[in-house]
Amino acid sequence: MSKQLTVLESEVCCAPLAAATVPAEAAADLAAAFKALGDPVRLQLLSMIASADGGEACVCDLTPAFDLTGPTISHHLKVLREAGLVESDRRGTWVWYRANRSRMAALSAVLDIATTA
Amino acid sequence: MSKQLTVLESEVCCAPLAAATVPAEAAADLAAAFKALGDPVRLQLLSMIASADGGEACVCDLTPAFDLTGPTISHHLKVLREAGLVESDRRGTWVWYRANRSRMAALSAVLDIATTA
DNA sequence: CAACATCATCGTACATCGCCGATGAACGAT
DNA sequence: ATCGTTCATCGGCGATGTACGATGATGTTG
Repeated sequence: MSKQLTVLESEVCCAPLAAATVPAEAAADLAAAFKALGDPVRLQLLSMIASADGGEACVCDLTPAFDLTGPTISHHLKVLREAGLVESDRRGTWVWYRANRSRMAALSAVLDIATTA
Repeated sequence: MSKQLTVLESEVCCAPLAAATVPAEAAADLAAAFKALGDPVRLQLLSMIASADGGEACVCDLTPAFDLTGPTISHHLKVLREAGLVESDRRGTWVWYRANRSRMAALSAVLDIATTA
């Protein structure tokens, strides 16, 4: 059932269109990163980390900036870490976070490509 | 209960840090857009739309590119529309979609700023 | 006008996400 | 060596998101 059209297959309404500008595999990876950015808290966290002095920020500075508990901030940082957007680095008592610039640039490039094309 | 610290408030571990690189209001708006991109299907949809000939694509080309039903594709397009990433335009029988370049550029800029800073 | 096609919306299961409290591991200080 | 602090992980509940089928609004065609 639901047989294919026999005729009127060509020029139904428009051009065929490549249908694979961004491959499915790449899309899954990129979407995971964008999804991590799809939360105001995480966006601000990444912004604070990336713009911090030396490109590093410790959790003791990040946590009090929000009305959220420690575990929740830790959870958001974990999401950013698993998305490859930040990297953790334990240095003594505190844990320091730094942004993954190349990954952020890759995401930016995706939007630029679509914009330019 | 849970009283504030009296001393050891200054220079606990590091610099104060601006804490407001991206304002909360702007973060909410941007996060909504990034959230819309946080799905492989939507990412490919936007990519197909933005790279289509003339910057426009009709649903009749978008739907068959996925193993999803029509209503589901329509739902994803609605998410992209509400995020301000695309605009719909009914032209006769078919509905055409085109990408919102300025909005995409704005998102790209956010990642660039964080990268440059 | 009537029949058809296209696309969006509505209502509904299933999965995932966001948040917290409690617990556990790592480290410095006494 | 023991204690206090810092931060991550675990377990749970409520809210949100994804997917489908069915239905409705809009526009074309016989």
